[in-house]
Amino acid sequence: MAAPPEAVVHAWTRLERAHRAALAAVEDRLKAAGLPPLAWYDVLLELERAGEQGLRPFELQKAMLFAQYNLSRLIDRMSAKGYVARTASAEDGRGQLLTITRAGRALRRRIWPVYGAAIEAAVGAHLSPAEARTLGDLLEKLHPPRS
Amino acid sequence: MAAPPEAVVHAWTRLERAHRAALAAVEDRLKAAGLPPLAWYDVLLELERAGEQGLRPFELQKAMLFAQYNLSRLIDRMSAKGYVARTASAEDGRGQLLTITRAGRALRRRIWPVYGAAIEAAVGAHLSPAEARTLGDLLEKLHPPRS
DNA sequence: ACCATCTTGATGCAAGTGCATTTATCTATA
DNA sequence: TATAGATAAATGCACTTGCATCAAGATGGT
Repeated sequence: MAAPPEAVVHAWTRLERAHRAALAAVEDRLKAAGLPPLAWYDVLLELERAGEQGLRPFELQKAMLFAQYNLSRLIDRMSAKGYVARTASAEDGRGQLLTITRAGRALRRRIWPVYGAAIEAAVGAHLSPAEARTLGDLLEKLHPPRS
Repeated sequence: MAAPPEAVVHAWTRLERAHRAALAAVEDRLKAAGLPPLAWYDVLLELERAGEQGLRPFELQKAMLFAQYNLSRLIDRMSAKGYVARTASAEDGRGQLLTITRAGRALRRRIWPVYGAAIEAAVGAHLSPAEARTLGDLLEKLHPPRS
């Protein structure tokens, strides 16, 4: 049933490998710098972009493609450290609003130099600018923003 | 320090998303079919390719980019189920040789149709043949086979 | 208003992962 | 041939993830 063409299998296996290698390299650098895991950065970035009004957990969940229970506990940890604030949602009695704190913004700024350098080393260093652009565009087709 | 160009950051974030989405979709299908996780397939495939003489755990580790302790325990589980055989290495008193069993080969054959269809759905369906080829080649540059 | 159904978010428990360390064996150099 | 150092693999313990389920609040039809 639907045995995929060889080029597709090749793309998939390379996607796995490239991602695994790059992610491990990035996480290693963060750890070496005494910084929290990547997921923390993603949360901080999304919340910072959301600004004053914050984000509902389920929105963050969709933005990050994170499992509900994982996000719930990630937010536990991050708010315990004071990087994220949970407040009850005004419109929805079930829900909450997550906002980034001052400490959260500071943490994100502290992570970025290390993270950015790691991205450059793991991705940028291997590709020409045109290749990087093409790669990004092709990957975007695999999971289009608004689908 | 070394803030990467925008195209590089874009490629990285898309790599993360595309991989996360595709992987989740593939794992979901395996689970729905009552099959073990993807990593099992990778082990079975590598061992089947290695043939009679098998593979040393550390070789498998490099092939799969899997952490040593994780592989050690993954092999525990797989050999407990009879899909992989562990035997002491003849040349190296510390080491072992892993080989796939008949049941292991059967499992791999049983997984492939589901896995192949999932790859097609997650990757093939979104790309032309030429795009798939280009994507695979670009990803290969991120983690060249023999580096 | 009522009830069935859906959505949001949390949580108990089992399974997997990461970290540090350990044991055993191999290798190289003096 | 000793012996210091490297490599192969396992393991105890803490943390994270996955799974299933739950409780509380929203929603829509009657």
